[in-house]
Amino acid sequence: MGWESRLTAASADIDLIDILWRQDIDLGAGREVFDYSHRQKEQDVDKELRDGGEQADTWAGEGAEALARDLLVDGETGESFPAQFPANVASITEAVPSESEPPALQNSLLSPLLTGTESPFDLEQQWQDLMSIMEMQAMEVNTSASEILYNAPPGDPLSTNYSLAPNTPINQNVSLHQASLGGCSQDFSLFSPEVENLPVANSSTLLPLVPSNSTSLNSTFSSTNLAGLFFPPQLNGTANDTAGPELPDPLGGLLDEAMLDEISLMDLAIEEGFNPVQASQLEEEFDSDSGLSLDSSHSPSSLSSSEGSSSSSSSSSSSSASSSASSSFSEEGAVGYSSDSETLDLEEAEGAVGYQPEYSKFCRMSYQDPSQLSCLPYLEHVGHNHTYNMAPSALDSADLPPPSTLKKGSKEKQADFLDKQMSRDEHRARAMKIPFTNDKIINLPVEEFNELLSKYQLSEAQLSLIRDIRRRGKNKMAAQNCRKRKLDTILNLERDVEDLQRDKARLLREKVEFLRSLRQMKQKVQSLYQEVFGRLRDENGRPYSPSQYALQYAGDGSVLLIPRTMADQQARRQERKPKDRRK
DNA sequence: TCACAATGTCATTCA
DNA sequence: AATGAATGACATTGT
Repeated sequence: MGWESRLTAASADIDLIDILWRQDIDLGAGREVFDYSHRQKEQDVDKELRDGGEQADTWAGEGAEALARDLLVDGETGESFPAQFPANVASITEAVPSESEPPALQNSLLSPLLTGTESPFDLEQQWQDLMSIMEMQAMEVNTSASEILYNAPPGDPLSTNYSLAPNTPINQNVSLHQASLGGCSQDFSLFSPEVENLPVANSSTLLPLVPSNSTSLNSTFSSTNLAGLFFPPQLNGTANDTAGPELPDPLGGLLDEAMLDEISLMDLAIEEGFNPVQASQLEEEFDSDSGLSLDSSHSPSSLSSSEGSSSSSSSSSSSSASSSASSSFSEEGAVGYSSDSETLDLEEAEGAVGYQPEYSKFCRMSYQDPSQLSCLPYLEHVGHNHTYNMAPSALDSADLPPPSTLKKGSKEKQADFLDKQMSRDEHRARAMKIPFTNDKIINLPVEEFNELLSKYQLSEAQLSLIRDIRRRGKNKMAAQNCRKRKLDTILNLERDVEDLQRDKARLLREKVEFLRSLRQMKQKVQSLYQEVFGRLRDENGRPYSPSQYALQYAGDGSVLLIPRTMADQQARRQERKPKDRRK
């Protein structure tokens, strides 16, 4: 699927690309000529198409029907294209007569696809579409050649009437100025809107277009590799011999190697499905201005964890916070720490916090059930106590009388271990003989907490400690949540960066595809130019020298044949304009 | 012993 | 005003 689908989504201009590609097929240039790697797969199919087209050989022959078929169905995508070529093909073609059958050749002038007399194609429409696309490029590519070619002023209504004065024969519009050549190898001075502003005095020098007697369009294009045709070579004087020196592609600057490399890398990243972060890192080798550097150790795993965290309301460490107790405390009776159903309440209370990302990967504050903990030797080395996070079952087991089967040594060890598990506040509470768990102190709602305090006769020191424990305990959970939030924010930002990099890669790819299409369009314009120019004849029936004359396109849709020198002047003028505008 | 990460604590702000 | 959440800064702890 790839690029083709994107192209079709783009615009009617892109449809035109395929329409013109059809012409390429008929012209003997397979689409793969422009396709590079993307289209090589379709070579065979294209070949078949092309072969079929060449068998037909004469455009006018199986013309209309085969043409309609080709036009309506894209051989590559199966897409259908509207055969929407307005009928007013007339004007320019009338000025380009043919030796054999003048009426038919009017249509055949521009393209084999235009042959059939019943062909609905509108030559002018094609020119118009071509020009509008190329004007887009002209905004980017500022080469003299392209500027000459596209010097329709910005905002020039390319979409407006480009018809070559339907009621006016082209030989009224195509003006042949006195030949006074300047070297103009790169001049592609077709279609300058300024031509229409030429002094009327020049009209005296206009030469009438005379029907050609010589050209064979088939021989001109049948086997030409259009890739080499871009930008008009000097036409060699005869319409039959249109092959000229290849000229530099002004698009080259847009498709420089770095960009293509970057794009291909991103293609790798996205289409081959390898780690987008790796892709982004690769890309950063090109994109040093991004200032972003993602750690490859993140994502996708870290990503998934963050995503899960944002929605889950599960077992955050703080939710499992409960008073830790050791068997040694249970002996203290009232001071004893009991794990009770309150831990459940705590979990609910924690749930109200509304922020329980699964963050254990990053914050190891969530202790497992001590029964499991005993099975995890490495956890036994955890000396410091984060008792708020201890699971209730840990407390249960701690409160239970030690099994009689346990030896005293191991009992002491366990007590020692659990003692170490206590937080400082728990030690303080124990020292101050606080008669309820830190868990309750911290997590009870204010009312219940006050109730609880009122149940006991507590000294001022005890009350103060209890308040501190509550404050610190709450703050501890808040800090944990805060850190979790921070981590989540970071992860989300990383994901956003990846998304944006994906988008960037996609846009770059699309850009390349459009540029490719644009290049094809230019090649086709060049072909059309040569075709038209090669068919022009002066009053003596001789072809015009491409070194002395050039076609220019006027804003009103007319096509003028003017001397090269004039075209050069206008080209220079057009070159200056955009630069001035930039200042 | 040092660096570092994880966690706890304090002070403060804000709702 | 009381309460608690949020958070920056610093302290403590463990590796």
